[in-house]
Amino acid sequence: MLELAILGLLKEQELHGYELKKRLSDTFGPMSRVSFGSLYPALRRLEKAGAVEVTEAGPSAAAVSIPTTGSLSGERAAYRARRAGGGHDSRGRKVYRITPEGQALFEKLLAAEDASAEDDRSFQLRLAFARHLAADQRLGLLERRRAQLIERLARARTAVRAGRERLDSYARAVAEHSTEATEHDISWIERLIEVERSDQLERELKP
Amino acid sequence: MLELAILGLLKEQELHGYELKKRLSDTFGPMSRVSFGSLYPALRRLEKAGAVEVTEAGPSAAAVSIPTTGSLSGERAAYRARRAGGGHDSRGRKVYRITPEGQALFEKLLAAEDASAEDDRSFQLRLAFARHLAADQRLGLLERRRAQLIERLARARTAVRAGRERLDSYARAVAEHSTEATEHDISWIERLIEVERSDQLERELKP
DNA sequence: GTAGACATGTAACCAGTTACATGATTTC
DNA sequence: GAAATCATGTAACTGGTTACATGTCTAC
Repeated sequence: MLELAILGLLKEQELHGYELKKRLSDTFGPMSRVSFGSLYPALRRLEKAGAVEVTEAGPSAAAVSIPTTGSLSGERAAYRARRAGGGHDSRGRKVYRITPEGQALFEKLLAAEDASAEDDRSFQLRLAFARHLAADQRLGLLERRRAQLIERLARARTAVRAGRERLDSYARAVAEHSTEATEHDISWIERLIEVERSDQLERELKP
Repeated sequence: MLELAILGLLKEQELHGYELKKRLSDTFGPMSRVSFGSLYPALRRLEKAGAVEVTEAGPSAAAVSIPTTGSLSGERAAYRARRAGGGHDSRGRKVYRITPEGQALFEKLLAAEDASAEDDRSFQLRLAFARHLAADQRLGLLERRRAQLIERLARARTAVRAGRERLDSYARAVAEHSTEATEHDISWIERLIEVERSDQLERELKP
């Protein structure tokens, strides 16, 4: 999960760990509170696996565009970085870049139809990266999600019905609210499916 | 979390592990997919800690009320169970009962104001057990939750605004949907707070 | 007598967490 | 030169998971 998020961000831009965490925190709901304690080990794992690499050859265009402050001294840091040897720039930063193997891994993680693994968080993350999927994979993702939510709804409704007498008002309120939330989610997914289908139709009509 | 759920259920009724899991699965959304692999070790931990105990002395009224099938042979099983020595009845079931220490632990876990630990799941679970809290603790729980959601909403909105250009339509859809879901949650919480306050007022007026 | 549900348990693993340690850079 | 922030990393732990092993009871 975390690795998918990392690869997805690095796909767009080279980044160092600290910055990566910031993006994760304030862009991705589901990943919004990853800690450094999981981020850095994840980066090492990915590096070991050959999915990402540290940009050695000094600052590329992308790397330069990350100066922490907008200050002029960013220039100086960039010069120093050019000299730096083993993966750390003068500030101790390690800027990561995705490799072709990483691209492949990203696609594999994103497409994995491991329905069991599809908890709420991982679904959100995958959908956020859905533009990297083929149209039919995207539809598949949405439809599997819909099926899952519909099943959840059915079970939740059974529970609400069964618990109408047995549960006190608090437990009932929780059960009812989560039923509603699921219904809401389903209708959202269905809107998205509609959009996908009409996009697909459009593509078919004017090739 | 799991232990809180277990204690909460045992508070109402003696149960054996398998049955406990069924209740968990179809009553509690957040705990709906705990596995036996976590349930049984949790029961052992609780037993070791003295929070629960196996009902040794043969079937009490509560234990008898759990026959798996409604069949008449439940009677026979009950007799056999009376003879069973070390905590297992003839079917191999171990029926657990909460102890006074367990009651205390339950209250501690339920009241824990460890705001950091208050992820969505644990909030739902605590609210479901809220009737075991004092009125002011209940209000505290709800208000902390509200504050948390409001903060989340603020960050989500910032993200949506910041990402309006940067994010593609899928990522944007995810961000917008989760913003909406958070708003929905907040208004739900606020209704619950309203109810709490008016209940409190009522209690003050006619003592 | 066998299929299927009931029932408990263990071992290996997983994806994260917290707390800690270290040090560079910037800003005042 | 002190404080704040940036930046990386490790160790111990947590709260679960899956897969496996084992056995009982019921219904047909």
